[in-house]
Amino acid sequence: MAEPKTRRPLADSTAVHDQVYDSIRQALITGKIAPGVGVSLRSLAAELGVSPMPVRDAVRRLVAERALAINPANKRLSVPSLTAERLEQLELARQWIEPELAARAAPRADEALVRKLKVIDQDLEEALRVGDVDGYMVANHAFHFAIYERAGAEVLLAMAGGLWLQIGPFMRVVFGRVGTGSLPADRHAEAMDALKAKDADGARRAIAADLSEGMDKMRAAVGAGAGLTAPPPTQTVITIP
Amino acid sequence: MAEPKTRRPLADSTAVHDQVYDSIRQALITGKIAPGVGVSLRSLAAELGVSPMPVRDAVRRLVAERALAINPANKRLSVPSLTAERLEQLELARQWIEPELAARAAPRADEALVRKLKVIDQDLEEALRVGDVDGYMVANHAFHFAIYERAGAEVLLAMAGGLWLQIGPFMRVVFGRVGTGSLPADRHAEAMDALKAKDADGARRAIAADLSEGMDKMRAAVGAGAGLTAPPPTQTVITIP
DNA sequence: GACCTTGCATTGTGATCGCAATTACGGGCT
DNA sequence: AGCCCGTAATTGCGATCACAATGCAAGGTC
Repeated sequence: MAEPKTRRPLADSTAVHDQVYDSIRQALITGKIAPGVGVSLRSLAAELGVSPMPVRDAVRRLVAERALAINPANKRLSVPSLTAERLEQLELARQWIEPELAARAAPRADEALVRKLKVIDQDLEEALRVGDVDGYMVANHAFHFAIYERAGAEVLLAMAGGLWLQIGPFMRVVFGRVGTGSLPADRHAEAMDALKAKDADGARRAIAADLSEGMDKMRAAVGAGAGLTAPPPTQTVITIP
Repeated sequence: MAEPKTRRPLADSTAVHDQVYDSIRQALITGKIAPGVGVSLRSLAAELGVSPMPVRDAVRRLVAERALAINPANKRLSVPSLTAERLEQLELARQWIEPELAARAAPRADEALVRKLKVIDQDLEEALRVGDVDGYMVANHAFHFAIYERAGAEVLLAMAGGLWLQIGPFMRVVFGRVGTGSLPADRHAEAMDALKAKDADGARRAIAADLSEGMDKMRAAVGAGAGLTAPPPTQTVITIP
């Protein structure tokens, strides 16, 4: 691991710690790392073929974003466990911020955005049909944030990103359990219509309804006692592609 | 710098990068580092008498919390400039999350909390009287978060903390310009009364009003054209006590 | 005098090493 | 067999070094 022969020019290209960040972030959002399990810097580094240093950087970011937790006594880090309290607060925050972003995006929406959303939504429905959980979650994320980015609200956008990062493991639990087929994408169509008409209030309502439906399912799954509080084992190796 | 003779036992005591984080965080909140100016890892490290490594860790956290910005081209980091857009979004987020936290804290408030708040509020008024800007801002922060912590809402509390961190530089501009005497603490008394009565809605209104007044002043100061967009010089050394 | 070029200092990034502490595991004792 | 303790491995943290790239400034050219 970590072959020093080919020195990466870095500079303009993405830094290594950013790639590591994206890898772990993807693994978290798609649920490749189960909540409650412990991870180690060196194991992640070996997994990704880099030195522990950029992994430390990436982990710092993720801890600051509450996507990873660090045991204050052990100083060992793990994926935050899924609790009903966390879910409730994350839901509340999402229900406030994401409709707001959609409403702000509406007057700035153009045809290119709607076209882009339509393509994403087709991918989403395709993933739904074949039962591709990862594909569905990636497409869903892309759909929402294609809208949110259009709001031009940097601060709110960053907050929404942090929320999704924290709620990712919940999503995986839900869709890995209930299956993806039960979540219709009707609200996405509503949202696209509202955006096309530059109807801010309509976009707000559509996103709010979309979130409600998704969160209802999550709450049901969590309430039904999904594998939430896994005992924190150590010495666990996770494969990140 | 960095004398390796006395090896810090660290372990249970706070790690160095945490102390560095707190130092920079304090410097940002109290406005010791002006917005727009550039900072460097090595200068900060020399200032604090540590190696650049823990500074990197602390800076990563702060960048993730949007308290520091990093130029994507330069990769040089600086304090985010104060723009009206940022202020507007931060105000919106604060107006939503902080009254919510206050409302959640109300039913869980006890006499010890009210006593603690009273002490903090006395310090606050003392700072106001003598014109101690730093003391005022520290006390104000302590007052609000003594309440918010009582809400028992970890996720929302962390979001509020991030918001304050981002809005700190704005506060400094306001109070360094307008002076501290013009902001009465009446709303704090209202909030304490509501908490004593476990009146959730009263606490929500009191905090909302308190925020409104403070943000009004900030918006006025920013609109009046405070030194917002400072040109980003390099090679700047900041003294952090 | 203005503009370009060259040189040096500084910066962020990553790798490697050392250290203290915790954890895991195995052998020995009761 | 069950428990306990000692040893080895693993972990996070911090320092130092190396390197590519950028920044600034002095010196040279037209």
